[in-house]
Amino acid sequence: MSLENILLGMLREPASGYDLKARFNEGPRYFWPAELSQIYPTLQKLEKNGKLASSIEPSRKGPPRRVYRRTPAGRKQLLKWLKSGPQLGTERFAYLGQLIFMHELEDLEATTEFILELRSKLFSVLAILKQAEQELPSGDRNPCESLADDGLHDYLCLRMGLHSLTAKVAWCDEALEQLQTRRGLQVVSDRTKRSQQEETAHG
Amino acid sequence: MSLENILLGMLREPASGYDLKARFNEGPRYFWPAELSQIYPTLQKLEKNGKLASSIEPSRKGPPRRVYRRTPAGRKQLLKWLKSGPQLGTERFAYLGQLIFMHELEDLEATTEFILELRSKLFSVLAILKQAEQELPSGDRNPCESLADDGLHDYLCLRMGLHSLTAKVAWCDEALEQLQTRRGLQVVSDRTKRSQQEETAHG
DNA sequence: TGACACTATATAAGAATTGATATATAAGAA
DNA sequence: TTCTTATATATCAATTCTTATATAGTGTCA
Repeated sequence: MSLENILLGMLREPASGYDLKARFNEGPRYFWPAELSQIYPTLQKLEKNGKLASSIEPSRKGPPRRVYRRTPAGRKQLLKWLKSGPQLGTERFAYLGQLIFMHELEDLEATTEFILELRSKLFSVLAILKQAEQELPSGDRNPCESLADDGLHDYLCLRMGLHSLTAKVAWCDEALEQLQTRRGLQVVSDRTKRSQQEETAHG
Repeated sequence: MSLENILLGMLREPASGYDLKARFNEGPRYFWPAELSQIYPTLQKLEKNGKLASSIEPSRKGPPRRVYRRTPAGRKQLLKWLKSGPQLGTERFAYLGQLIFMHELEDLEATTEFILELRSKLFSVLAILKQAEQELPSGDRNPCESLADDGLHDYLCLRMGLHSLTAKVAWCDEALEQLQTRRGLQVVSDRTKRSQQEETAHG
C-alpha cells in the first residue's frame, strides 16, 4: 500500500517508471526502497484501478516511454493516506537483530568490528544528507525568507534524517567506548584466570 | 532471511512458536515485526532444512506444544549471518513518505497535527524503553561491575533505541517550531493578500 | 565494425509478509 | 452449565517484495 501511495505522491508531474526509479534514488529510497521490477507492476495495478492514466511518448534515446499521470481518483487516494495519521510499525533494522544475538560469537572484538563497520556506513549516508542540506537554497532553511514554498516538507524529512543518523553515529561511539572498557576488563579477567590456573598447576 | 536468523537467535533455549511470539513482543518487534502466521511456516521451513528439530510436549493449558530446538546446522547458519557484516537498507518509514507529500494538502495545520501525533507515539515507545533501562540490574549499565555477561548486547540495542527515539522526538519539536513560524507568516501573508484584494476591489 | 554503456520496458519465479480464519484444550467466572 | 479468556497450533488467500532475466533502441569510443 505504501509504495502505491508514494508513487502517487511522486506523480505530481507525469513520469515513466524509469523516471520514477531515478527520482526514488534521490530521496525516497532513504525511507522506502523499491526496485524497478516492483515499480512497473504497481503502476500497472494503479492504472487498472483508475488511479493513474498512461500514454506512450516517443523517446529521444531508447524505446518509447509509457508516461503515467494521476487521475482525480489517484489524488483522492493519496490525500486519504496523508490524512490517515502517521503510520508506524513498518520499521525494520536487520542490523539490530544481528547485534542482539552477537553474544553467540563470544568475542567482543567481533562486536567492535561490527559496530565500526556500521558506523562507517551510517556516516557515509549522513555525509550525503549534510551535503544535500548545504545545497538547498538558503531561503528553504530560513523560515522567514521563503513562505508557501513546497520545499518545506522535503526539508523536514531531510532534517529527520540528519537528527536520526547523528544520534545513531553517537550511539556507535558510545557503544565502542563501552566495548573498549569491557574488553580491557576481559583481558585482565583472562589473565587472572590464567594466573589462577598457573597457580593451581604450580600448587 | 532475517526472520529465519532472528528465530534461530531466539532459540538459544528450546521454545514453541507461541513462546517465540510472546518473546518477540518484548524486544525484537521494535526492530523486526512478525506475526504468528509468519513464525509458524518459518519454523517449519527451518526444520525441513535441518536447522531446527522439533518435539511434541504436553501443555499445562491448551493443546500439546511443538517445541523447537536449534541443530548444529542452525547454529552454523546463525553464526554465518552474524559474521556477514551489518545489513543496512531494510529500513522503511511509511510516515516519512506521508510527510514528504503532505504539501498536497496545502494546509500547514494538517502537517502540525500529523507531527504532534507522531511525537506522541514516538514518546510512548521512548517511555517504554526508558522503563526497561531502569529495570536493568545496575551492573548491566556499569561496564566495570558485570563482565562476561550476555546482557551487554541487549543493552547496546536498548541504548540504540533510546538514542534514536530521543533524536526523533527532538526533531518533532524542531519541526513544530518551524511550522509555528511559517504558519504565523502564512496568516500574515493571507491578510496581506486579502487587503490587497480589498484595495483592488475598492480601487 | 564491434563492444559497451545507457535508456527503457517488462515478466517470471519465488520468498516474505499480512490478514483472516479454523481448530482444540483448559481454567475460571457467571 | 455455559461463557469467556488464555493457551496453543495451523492454514489459506492475497499482497508485497526480491532476484534474475529478456528485449530493444541509441550513442560512444576504439
